[in-house]
Amino acid sequence: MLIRQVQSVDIRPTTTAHLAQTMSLLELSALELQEKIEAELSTNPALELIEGRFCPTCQRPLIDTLHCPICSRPKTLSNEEPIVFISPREQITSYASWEDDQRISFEETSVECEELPTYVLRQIASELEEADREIAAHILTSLDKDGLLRTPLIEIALYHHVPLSRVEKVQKIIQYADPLGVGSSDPRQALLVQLDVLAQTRAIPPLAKRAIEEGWELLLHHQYAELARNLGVAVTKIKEIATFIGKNLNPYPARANWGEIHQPTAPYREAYYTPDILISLLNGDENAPLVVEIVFPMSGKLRVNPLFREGLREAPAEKLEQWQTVLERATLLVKCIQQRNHAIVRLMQVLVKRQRDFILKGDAYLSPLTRASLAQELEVHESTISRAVSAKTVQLPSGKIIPLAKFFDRSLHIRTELQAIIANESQPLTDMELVEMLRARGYQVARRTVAKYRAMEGILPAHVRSKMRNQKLTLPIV
DNA sequence: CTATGGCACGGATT
DNA sequence: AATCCGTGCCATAG
Repeated sequence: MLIRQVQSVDIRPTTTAHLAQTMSLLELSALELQEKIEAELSTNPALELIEGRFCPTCQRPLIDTLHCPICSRPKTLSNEEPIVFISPREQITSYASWEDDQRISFEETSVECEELPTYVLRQIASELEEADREIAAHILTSLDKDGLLRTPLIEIALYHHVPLSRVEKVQKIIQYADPLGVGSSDPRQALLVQLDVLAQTRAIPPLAKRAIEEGWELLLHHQYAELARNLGVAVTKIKEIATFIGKNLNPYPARANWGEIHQPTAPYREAYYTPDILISLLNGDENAPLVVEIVFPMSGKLRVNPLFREGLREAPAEKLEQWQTVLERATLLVKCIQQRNHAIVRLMQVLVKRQRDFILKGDAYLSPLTRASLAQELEVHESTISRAVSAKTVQLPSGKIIPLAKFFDRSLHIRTELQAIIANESQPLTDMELVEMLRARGYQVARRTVAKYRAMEGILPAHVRSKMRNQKLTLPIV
């Protein structure tokens, strides 16, 4: 029988309400936490936000400590030992929620975003007739921050006294400029444009287009079974399509790209997402310890207002009970936030240490790790890890933003190996041959599994690949 | 006959 | 308890 150990630094487990709230805070992303705290601050008079401290040496905002963990790190710190700490930032303002597991927060940098219209206009200027420029300009300046056009086309047509078809024509030209899909009237249109362009350079799931066209609503709500029935295909097919879309397409053209498809870097793309956790290398040195900043969405320090506590003594009898509950609520929130932070710090400490190679060198070096094993090591419940990991994103030293859950991907390293093999194959290898290749490299998987991995990565079966190859060879001649 | 995809089962994971 | 994942078996397309 195991005795639940109370961590030395930790706050004693108290009421069930306390535990429940810590749990619910744990699964919030930085942005959701910000919303929560802001809501609480504006309704609860016992809470206050006081000015935070700054590190005397590097001016980094601090929470609770006197010196920042980077400046005060021990000289003897080994390279493997990461520096993990809470990093207050308050600039987070809005967020995107496309796929549930790809939730990200967005730091608004208006200067760079304003460049989008001119950036696009420059690209398409040559394709436009003189008279259409005004329309294009109208569309481009009406874009919202996602790069979508929320103004009805008809409105623009009326304004310029031109037929609707002409506005549509201009919109089409804009949509095919970089970033692909910009100026679409809704995310769905944007996806279709991207799909169309993508189809010219690589293989795409055959039903993807129909799925988006006919099953948009269902797709959004993850009702894959229903969609599968409507299209008359297997549910797994639909799921493949859904992951393909989530991975390769971007319903909000103006937002930075996910995944591997990187269009030429445009100036406005430098606008970046603020993830929940930032990982960087100390001084950019390959061999230095990793610096892990856990974003906390407030720059100051949140605490219970001491004046409120004092005022409670002179509270009128009829208000006393109400004020007390308000105070309790505030104390609870502060405590829970501390616990949340503490839990995430502990989690990242271990996680980053384990996956250092993955963080620095990429997908192929991800070592398979389960939430359960980590939970055991940290002596917390598995669900605690699950909650902490879900709905959070990490920015790697490379600048890529990935879901934290990717750290627990069981087959990623094999899939990247598979991609490498196929990329270097001299002739299309069958699944069975791929199994052999993988086994030679130390990965033992069944033939059927290779097929699944291929599908996951959007790689077509061998016989189709050979056809594609022939086409490519004959194309220039034709 | 061979290479793949579909379905379903069981064990692991969440 | 629900979901995900790797696999085996079988049907089917080429």
